[in-house]
Amino acid sequence: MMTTQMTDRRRKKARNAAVRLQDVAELAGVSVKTVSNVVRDQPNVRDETRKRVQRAIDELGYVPNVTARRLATGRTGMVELALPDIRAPYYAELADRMFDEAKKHGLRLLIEQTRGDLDSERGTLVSPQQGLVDGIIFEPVSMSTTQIALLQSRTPIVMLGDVTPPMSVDHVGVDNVAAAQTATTHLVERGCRRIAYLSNQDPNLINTERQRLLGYETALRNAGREPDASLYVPVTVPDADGASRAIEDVLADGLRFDGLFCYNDMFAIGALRALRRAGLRVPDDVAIVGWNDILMAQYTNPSLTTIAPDIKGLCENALTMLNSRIDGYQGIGRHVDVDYRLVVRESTAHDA
Amino acid sequence: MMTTQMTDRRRKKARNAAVRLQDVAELAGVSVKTVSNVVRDQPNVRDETRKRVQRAIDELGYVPNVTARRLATGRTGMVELALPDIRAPYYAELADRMFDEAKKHGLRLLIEQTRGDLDSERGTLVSPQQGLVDGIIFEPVSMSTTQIALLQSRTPIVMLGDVTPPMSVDHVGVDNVAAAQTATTHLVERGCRRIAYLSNQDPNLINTERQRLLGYETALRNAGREPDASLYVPVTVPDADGASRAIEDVLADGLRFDGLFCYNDMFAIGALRALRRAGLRVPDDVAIVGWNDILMAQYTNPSLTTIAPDIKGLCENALTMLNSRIDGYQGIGRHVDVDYRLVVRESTAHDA
DNA sequence: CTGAAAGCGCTAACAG
DNA sequence: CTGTTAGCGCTTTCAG
Repeated sequence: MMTTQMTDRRRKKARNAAVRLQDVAELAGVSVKTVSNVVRDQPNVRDETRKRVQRAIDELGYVPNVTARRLATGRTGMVELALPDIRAPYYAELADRMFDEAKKHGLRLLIEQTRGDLDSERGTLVSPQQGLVDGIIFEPVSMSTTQIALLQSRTPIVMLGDVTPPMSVDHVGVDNVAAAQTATTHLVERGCRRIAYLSNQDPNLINTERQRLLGYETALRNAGREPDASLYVPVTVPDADGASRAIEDVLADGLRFDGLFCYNDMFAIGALRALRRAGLRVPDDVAIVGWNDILMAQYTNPSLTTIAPDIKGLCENALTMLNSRIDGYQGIGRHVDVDYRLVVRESTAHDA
Repeated sequence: MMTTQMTDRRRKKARNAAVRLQDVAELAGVSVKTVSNVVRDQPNVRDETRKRVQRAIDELGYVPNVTARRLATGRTGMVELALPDIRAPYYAELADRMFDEAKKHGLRLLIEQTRGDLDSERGTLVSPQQGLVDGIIFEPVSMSTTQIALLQSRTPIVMLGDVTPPMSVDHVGVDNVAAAQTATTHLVERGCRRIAYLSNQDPNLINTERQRLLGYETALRNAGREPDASLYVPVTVPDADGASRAIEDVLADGLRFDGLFCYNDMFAIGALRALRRAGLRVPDDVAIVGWNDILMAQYTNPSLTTIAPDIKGLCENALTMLNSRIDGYQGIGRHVDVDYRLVVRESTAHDA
């Protein structure tokens, strides 16, 4: 009998087949249940038994089969982070933090790129392959919270960034109005007279966008100035290149400004290039403020003054909220604003 | 009888429980097997039956349970991309391409950050949680191919970048020697007299490193110059900041050079900052060549001349090779070199 | 404290 | 062309 078992295990090893809970149980002379208890560090196992089982585990090199465990528990232990484009430094840095945070929560993170268009954003939410992940952390670009709330699926969701009314879905972000105000005020105080705002095409579609615009305008009004619509510079393709072109275009059209508040650092980097090509100096001719404080913001020439959201806090909160939903919390949507600060660098330095 | 089934389904819906293959089978009045066949688009189903089943599927909103399928087939449909740090633009861009390529192969990509240290690189390979992924694409930084070959686990692996002898494991990369030679020769032809090489600390540890150094030296020799060890500038912490500091240090020590070949674009970006702070102009005082052609290389000031590897080709080859291993291919290690080209930008422009 | 047995939802022979 | 049945490897009552 014993011989037969040994042979079985040998054959397995030869075939390179995985060692199962049962193989360990047989070697240790206990039931599967006991081995399972040992593996999962559950109580109710005599110390001596535990040791014996552990030896068997080591000898056989047993590793639990995640898939089987999932089928039995109904949990995948994976959460999805849906973001537009991992190549955008901010998202890469966000993902990096989220990886760490997920690990702390005993979860594995799956990145899904939405490309920022409506259809694939919807697709991500509508069919999160049945049971592939336990929950989703979602950074929307094109979808409004309202739309998202409508197609609430079985899978728990936490939203990043946005903060608009239908509060049925959890989300965590920064106070966009306040931060945009801080950024703009910084330009005002630095002495900029004409402050342009470089941002996405249609502020009515995206809520985040609308809020930052509001902050920008509020700051101007507080300084006793009336916002000037001609100073609103829309970017068609939301990357550095699109921003660069947008600035080139308005400069060619004769627009003049000495301060520029950018929707994000990549826009700022694009603007930097366009201004340089136009022979304008930063910060002497135009002072610039970005948003996100991506790593690269320290390496641009000149380095970039920017709004730095507390990404770590963002991730911690998102994962904590998501976890509670996964654990069955059914309450109404919760909303958290994390800190931010203004990091001042060369792009808004005072004239030497 | 029929009534009981309906009730069951209703109850399920109420409990928000998932619809199973069997539920569909009952509604359609066929066996599970047939439904399974329809779901997986297998032949051997009469057209009429297929339609009936499809209706049932739609009505119930059935979605296959990936986990159960996995357990039954032994395939997860996921592959892991293990890289040092997703925040490094090159890796983010690589991941982006790999996501697309994986999708084409019907696979889902899981990112794993190794942080580039030996222990966690080993950890990634040694215990790829039993059955989490079908295969691994691995971009090593600290581990040598030899070490990797030794701990070959049950999970198929394809290596990225490196190209060293123990050819038992598949890998795909670029011809580092040739590309480094191209880069260096470009600096020589531009008229640089003293060309420094900014690279990782210990070229003996990392093979890629060694090869690029070889290419650099070969180019110099071909130009009739003897490589000068003092022009080898080692970077301790492998990021832009580390590179920046390394350049600052050697400049402070009085090292002078008019050409700089960098291990990667982030090093080049760090160097750019250090040179700027030292009051040296690029390319007038120092011409620079980077490696990878990250998106940002177009936005630095000045923009960066760099070696652009064919990342798409890299991803395609890696996934194809991995897939064949997953499908059971047992042959010896295969090696593919993908194309590269030199992209010339401002950092090596000729003096105006 | 430990064991036996019944699933989790799907696939894969093997019959028919 | 379709149905039956036995797993995949683990967790989990429920007994003992």
